[in-house]
Amino acid sequence: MAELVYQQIITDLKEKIFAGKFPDMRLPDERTLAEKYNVSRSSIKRALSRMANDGIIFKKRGSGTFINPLYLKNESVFNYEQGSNLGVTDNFQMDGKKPSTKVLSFDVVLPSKELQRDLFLTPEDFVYKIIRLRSFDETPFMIETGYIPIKIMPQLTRENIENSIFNYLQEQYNQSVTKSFLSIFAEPSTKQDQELLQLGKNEPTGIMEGIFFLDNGTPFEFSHMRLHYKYLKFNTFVSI
Amino acid sequence: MAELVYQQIITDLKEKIFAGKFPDMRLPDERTLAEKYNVSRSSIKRALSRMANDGIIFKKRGSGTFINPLYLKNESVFNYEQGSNLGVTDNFQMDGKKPSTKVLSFDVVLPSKELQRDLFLTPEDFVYKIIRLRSFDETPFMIETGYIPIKIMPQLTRENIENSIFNYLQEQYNQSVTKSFLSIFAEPSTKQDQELLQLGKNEPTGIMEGIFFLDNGTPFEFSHMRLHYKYLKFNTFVSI
DNA sequence: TTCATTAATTGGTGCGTTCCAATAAAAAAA
DNA sequence: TTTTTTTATTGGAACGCACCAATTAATGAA
Repeated sequence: MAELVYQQIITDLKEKIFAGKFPDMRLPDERTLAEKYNVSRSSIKRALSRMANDGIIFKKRGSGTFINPLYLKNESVFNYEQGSNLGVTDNFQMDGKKPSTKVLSFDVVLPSKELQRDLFLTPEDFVYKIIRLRSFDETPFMIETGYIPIKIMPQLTRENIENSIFNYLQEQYNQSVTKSFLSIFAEPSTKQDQELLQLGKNEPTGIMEGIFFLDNGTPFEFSHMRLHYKYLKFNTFVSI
Repeated sequence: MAELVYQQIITDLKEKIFAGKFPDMRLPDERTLAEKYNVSRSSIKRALSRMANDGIIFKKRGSGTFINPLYLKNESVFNYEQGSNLGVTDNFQMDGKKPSTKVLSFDVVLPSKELQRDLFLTPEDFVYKIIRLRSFDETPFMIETGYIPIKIMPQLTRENIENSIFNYLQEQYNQSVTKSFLSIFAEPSTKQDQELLQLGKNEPTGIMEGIFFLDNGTPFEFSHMRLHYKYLKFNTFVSI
């Protein structure tokens, strides 16, 4: 595999952290680590930076590098945070329950002003409008409305969108979606929400909407996702 | 001020991006930038990495560095994302409306099992339990329940918590809170929510809860925040 | 003992170099 | 023309060095 050096170090440090090899909740200093691993301090710094970014450790100049106690006790949450949040159904694995998708509608329309802005379109650029209902084992949990410029995927068919669009994008165009700008909020459920998501009248709808980007920065899709409130729990590590 | 080199470059590039100096939505390559700014490629890389992390640009190896079109059209959202999300009232500036805080209760209690885990306490470590109602110009928008170990702030008084605890922490102990692990979700509003936040029966409560850390990684506070749903909009840039 | 000063520790910044891997453009072959 | 191969471009990884800045520990003065 020829693993990257800093990646190896991250993996090894994570293991050691979990094995309790640092009982004082503190990592050796960077220079010592460089010696121990027989790598340059730069590589250590890169590894530690990534880990700090993921919230696994805290670095404090002049003082040292410390382990986030939460990471020790709560690995699952961190794993969730790292690998997920994007694509939702594609990444969700709900206790082995089978995800399924039902296409509610599939049209080609002209973009609204807002959509033109978000996806960088001219008023004449047609977009697919795709509404899908997603379920786990017959339990619907999300209504997803997606808008994709047809110029990006001219050949999209109804069959394609019954599975993962991201997978189709990967296979057909060898491109992937790795970034998105999301807003998370909630609203009272509408009648349609209540019917499709099996919600009570005073139960809310969780909303996650935003723009998904291709690797080169091209806005690929605007997505508006209405979730059963019990299925929307967004975990994030915030630094300021 | 003796600004940092990479920080200067970030500032300058941002300006140029907004001034439309890169009409092809593409930055010069790293080596050229290094020449232009008369700095090393390493410094350019550092600057670009930060910007990519903030979602301002996209880097693609072999291809180049591209401007996030959303950043151009929507700076406000990005600024919100960068400087906020933490501390809420401390950073919120709601159209010049004055924020205020009302202390609903202030007790010292023993921590629950869950709290012991989250804040790394023994069953005998007492914690402050602080419930506050926060408003903008007489309009309440958040009920905040916070738990802080007394061993971290032995001298906390009711007066202190009527303003910002984070400010008090800064002034008294010269420590700051720059990281947090948060969960965002929603629930139907309780009777108490409806009363305090002036919510209708079928209007939901937005919930933001999690742990705030000191710079050295010490868990400082567990906070459970119940917001009027219209005030909870969490923007985030996600990479996988 | 207490407080101020000094020294050692530790992560941050910046420069420079070498090589690699993914992509895109150009050239060659079919 | 179309496809394949080669070449150039571009960001990524890794190494190493020198110095800076915040913190902590050790030392000395009051």
